[in-house]
Amino acid sequence: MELEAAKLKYIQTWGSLATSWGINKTMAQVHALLLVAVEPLSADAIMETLKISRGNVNMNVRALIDWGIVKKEFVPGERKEFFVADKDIWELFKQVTKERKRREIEPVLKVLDELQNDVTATTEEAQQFKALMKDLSSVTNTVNGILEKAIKADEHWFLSSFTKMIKK
Amino acid sequence: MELEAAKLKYIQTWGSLATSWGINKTMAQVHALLLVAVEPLSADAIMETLKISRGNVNMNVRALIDWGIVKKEFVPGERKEFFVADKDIWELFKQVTKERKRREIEPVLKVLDELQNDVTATTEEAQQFKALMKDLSSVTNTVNGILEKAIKADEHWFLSSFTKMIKK
DNA sequence: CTAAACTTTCAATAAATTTTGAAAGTTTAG
DNA sequence: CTAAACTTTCAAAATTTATTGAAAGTTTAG
Repeated sequence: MELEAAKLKYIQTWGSLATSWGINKTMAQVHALLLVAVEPLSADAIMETLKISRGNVNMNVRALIDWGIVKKEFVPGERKEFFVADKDIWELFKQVTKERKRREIEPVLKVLDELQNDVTATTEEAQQFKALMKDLSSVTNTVNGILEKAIKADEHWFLSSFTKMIKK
Repeated sequence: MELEAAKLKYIQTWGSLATSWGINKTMAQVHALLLVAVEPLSADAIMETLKISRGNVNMNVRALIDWGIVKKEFVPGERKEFFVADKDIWELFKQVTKERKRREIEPVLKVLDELQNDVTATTEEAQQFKALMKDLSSVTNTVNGILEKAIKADEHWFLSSFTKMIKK
């Protein structure tokens, strides 16, 4: 398979995976494109490759920057802005986990705890409900904890073959 | 807070969390409703509580059954079908993880491996691309493995306060 | 300062997804 | 068998989400 075809296929695949995880398809594609790019890309390059509008590029690139997984890069002699994605995939995973946790998990834990505390009734049914909220909260915390431990341990030395290679 | 109000708030919260994880809001709400219900619910009961159409109930209930997290239950003397959600939250998490893995992660791993193998060029750029695919594959596998281990270990005895309570 | 180069915004539009509801299908009681 | 009770299907409608593109905003070179 041609390298360029492979890159395109990767961009496509990543885009469709994204939608089933609640991430905008274009956002995932822009990220994938920056990931496989060997050099920083301008908004124009992204527009052209993905056949999307300037506004769309702008919005999705900012979202990626906001997620902490894409950076602006200054290219000497150019006025335009260029963008790069961090090539360290473990770092990417860590960042995405961290952000999703902050944006999506924590607010839910807060509600679950509130529900547990704010129900004052002591009927059997109320007890059951509170126990259920507690269980949901526990599982969420447990999973959270597992991922956190995985991230903090950071014993992923076996990884980053790509990073290692280009850092040589 | 009233128990009924708390239940409703939980159903709402779960519904909105779901959308940010790529799950249909109504599907999450139906599940949440079945989870907080003390007895099996009929399609009519779900329609009425969530103010949704019969067709919608039918579709979402089947989807939940398909995910393995809701079951049909036969109620003696009734012709209608009734539905229940398993109250064991750890079981729920396991089932959802298993299904998402099967439906979403595995197909992607397959593509990543194909891309690694099908690119025949040996230029520096091709090598980098293949290394990147390998890294993506590794991280995905690592995370997969972490969750799998967590699931299999099943040392979550500290959990299931609710399950324990109702099984007493 | 000012005009060109570039970025951002956002109302309008398009696309994707979800929901409805009525008709068709199925099952069961009698 | 047949009619009532119930479930399923799916095209059309509604809703939600994403995209466009042109106008407004900003920055910089000269």
